[in-house]
Amino acid sequence: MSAAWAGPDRFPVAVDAVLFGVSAGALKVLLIRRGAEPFLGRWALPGGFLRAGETLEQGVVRELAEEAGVRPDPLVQLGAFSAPGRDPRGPVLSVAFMGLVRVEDHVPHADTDAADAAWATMGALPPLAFDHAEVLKAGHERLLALTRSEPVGLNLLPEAFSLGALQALYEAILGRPLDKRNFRRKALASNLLRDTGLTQLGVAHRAARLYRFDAEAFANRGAGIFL
Amino acid sequence: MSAAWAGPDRFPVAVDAVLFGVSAGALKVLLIRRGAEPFLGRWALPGGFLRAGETLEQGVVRELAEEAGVRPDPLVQLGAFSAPGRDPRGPVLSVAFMGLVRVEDHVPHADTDAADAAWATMGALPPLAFDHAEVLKAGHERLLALTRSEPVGLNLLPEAFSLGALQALYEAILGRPLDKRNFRRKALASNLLRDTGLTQLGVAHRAARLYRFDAEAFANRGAGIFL
DNA sequence: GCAAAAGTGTTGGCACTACACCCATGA
DNA sequence: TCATGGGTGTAGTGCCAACACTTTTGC
Repeated sequence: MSAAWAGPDRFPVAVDAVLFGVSAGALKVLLIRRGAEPFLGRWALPGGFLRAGETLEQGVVRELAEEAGVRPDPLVQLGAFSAPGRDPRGPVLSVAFMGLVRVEDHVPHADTDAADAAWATMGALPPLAFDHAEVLKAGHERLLALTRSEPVGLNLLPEAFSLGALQALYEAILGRPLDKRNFRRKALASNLLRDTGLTQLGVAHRAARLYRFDAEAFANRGAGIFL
Repeated sequence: MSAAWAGPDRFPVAVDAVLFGVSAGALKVLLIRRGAEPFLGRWALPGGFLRAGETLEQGVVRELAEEAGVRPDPLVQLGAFSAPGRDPRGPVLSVAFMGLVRVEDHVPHADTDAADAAWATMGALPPLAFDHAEVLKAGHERLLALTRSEPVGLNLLPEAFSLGALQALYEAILGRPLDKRNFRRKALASNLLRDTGLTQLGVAHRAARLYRFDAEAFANRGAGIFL
C-alpha cells in the first residue's frame, strides 16, 4: 500500500463568485467578459483557480481582489459543482460563493483574464460561460433565502441611513414592493436599529430620521430579520 | 501562454458523507473506524477520494456502496471544506454530503479502509478524525432545516405505516416530542398521505390505520411539510 | 378489567397582510 | 402651493401551540 500506491487522482479546483449589488433600485450581478479560452468573449462569473496553500475562502477573496478589486461581505459558500463537461478543458471542480458588494466600490476594469467587467441586471442577463447560469441561479436562491432569515445587505448602505433607503434596498433585492408601514414596524421591532438623532439634509421634502445598525445587538441574538 | 503555462495547481478531492438513520427511537450517524493512517483507529465519516471521470455525486455514491453497502436517499451536498491542516497528509479538499439511510439496510462490516463500522447515537459521539466533527454539525443542521421544509425521512419507513410511526420518526429526527393532535392534523392536511385501507395486525392494542406516501402528489406540489 | 396506543376539537395568542391619510420641507 | 417622500394605526385572517378524554384491542 505504501509503495505501489500512486496516491489519489488530483483535480484543478476553481473558485467562482456570484456577486450581487444594488444600483438604480435594481439587483445586479457582477460579470466579466472572458479574455482567454475557453469561452473567449463570453460573459462569466468572476473567479479563478485555487492555489496550493490557500483555503477556498482565501482563494476566492484573492481572485476577487485581483479580478474586480472588491471584498464582498458577507461571502458564503454555495457548494461544489462537478457536472461532466462543465469545463471543456476537462474535469475541473468549481466551488461557488455568493457575496454582496457595494456597486460604487467596484470600478470595472480589464484584466489579463477579463477583457471587460460589468454589472448586469438580474432578469436581463447575457448567456454565460461554463455552467455559470446554474451557479447564478443557486446564488440568487441563496440570497433570497438568506434575506428572509438574516439582516443581509446592511453593508450596502452608508453608516447612517433612513428607513426609506433600507426599504428600497430590500425591495431591490427581493424584486417586489413592500408595504411601508409593515416594513417600518418590523424593522423597528427587530431592535437592531438605533436612532442616531440625525436627519437627512438638503432633501426637497421632509427630512427622514437616520438610523444605524447595532452590530452588538445583532451579535447577541444570532439571527434577526427585518421583513 | 500555451507553452510556459504548467496549468493550475491540482488537489486530491475527498467525498465524505454524514449518513443519518433512526433506530430505537433515536437519531444515529454512521461512522467507520479507520483502518489506515492517518488517524488509524479513530472514528470518522464514511468517504474516500474522488476518481477522475466521475462527478461528486457519483463518487460519494460509489464510496458508500463500497464502504458501507448503502445507497442514501435523499443525498444532498453540504459544501466543500478546505480548512488548513484538516488532513495531515496535506491540502485535501473535502466535499461533504448528508443523506438518510435505513439502519436495517446497513450491515456493518470491515473493509480495507474501515476496520469497523457502527451507528453512533447523536449526543453520544466519539472523537472524530479530520474535521469531521464540524462536518457532522453542518450535516445535522442541514437535516433539521430540510425536515422543516420537506417531507424527509419517508424512505426510512415501510411502504405502509401508521401515523404513530411517522410521528415517532419525526420525534427521533428532531429530538423532541411533538403534540399528537397537531401532528396528525398537519400530516393529514398535507395531502401527501393516502389511506391504504389496511390496519396493523397482532398488536396488543387498538390497530392503527396504515397510510402510504403519495409520491405523485408530492411531485406535483414540489414541497410539502408534515409538522 | 387493564394496559397500551389510536383517535378526536377547541381556544387564545401572535404574526402577517391590506389599506389611506396627514406632515414637513424645499423649490 | 405643490411635489415629494416621511411618518403613523387598525382590522381581518390564518397558523400554531396548548390542552384531556374516549375508543379499541389483546392479554
